[in-house]
Amino acid sequence: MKKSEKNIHTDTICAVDYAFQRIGGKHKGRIIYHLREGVRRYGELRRSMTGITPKMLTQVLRELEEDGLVTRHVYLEVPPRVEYNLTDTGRELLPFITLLSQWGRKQMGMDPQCEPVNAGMLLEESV
Amino acid sequence: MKKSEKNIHTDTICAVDYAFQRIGGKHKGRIIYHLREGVRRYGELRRSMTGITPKMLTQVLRELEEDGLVTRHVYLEVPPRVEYNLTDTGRELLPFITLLSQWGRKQMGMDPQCEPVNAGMLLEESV
DNA sequence: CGGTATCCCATGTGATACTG
DNA sequence: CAGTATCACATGGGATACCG
Repeated sequence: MKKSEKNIHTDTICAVDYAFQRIGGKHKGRIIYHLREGVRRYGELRRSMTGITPKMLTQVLRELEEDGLVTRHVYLEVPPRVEYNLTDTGRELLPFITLLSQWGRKQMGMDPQCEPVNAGMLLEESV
Repeated sequence: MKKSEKNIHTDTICAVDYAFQRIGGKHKGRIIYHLREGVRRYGELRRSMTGITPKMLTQVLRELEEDGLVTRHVYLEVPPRVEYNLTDTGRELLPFITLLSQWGRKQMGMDPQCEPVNAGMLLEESV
């Protein structure tokens, strides 16, 4: 029950609270969402996500990796290639991210019906 | 496209990002969750939520109210009574909070089957 | 009972420039 | 290509005390 631990979510009691500690923060949800269809390279993520600096992108990806939600695969090639993907645990979050996304889209006055998972046109641009 | 606006989520493009701006933060999800069964008084919330100061509780409740997710009803009595509840929009978030809660409980090694909505024993204490 | 006021610190996030 | 390094700052959040 020591409170003075790091910020690692050990002694949390509430499941909602606990979950928010793992997917909270400004970018985590969005990154998970962008990995919904599978493997993405670092540069792909960077290009598809507006408003995030390389530093933050790297930092958050490392946090997600350390937290067991995302995998990082480095290919020893030139030029370097690094691929990110969701772990099974991370993937379990997709239904909920999808719900959230639909809610958000509805609130924004967009069409909530357009399914995030296989919809392309709108999503590639603005999500 | 002005970036220098307040922290009001006007110019967001990503629905996930947008949604996180409305339910992000350390306590918002938990508060919404605690209002899942309906009206709660300020003191009830305060007592049932560990690890949150009155200042933060008030502050977050006001944010949620301003944001149209929670209603605040003041009764002009002595002693004073203030009741909080979810708006329809706020209530639409419950399925997603529930999913999140189940995921969290599973991750914590607890029984994810215990349904948050009508389960009593475990929840009253530890959620 | 249901809050406010004040002060303060940690951390999260950003801008910019540079590298193996 | 896929990051790091460094600096700087805003804001989120906590402790404590007090109020109508």
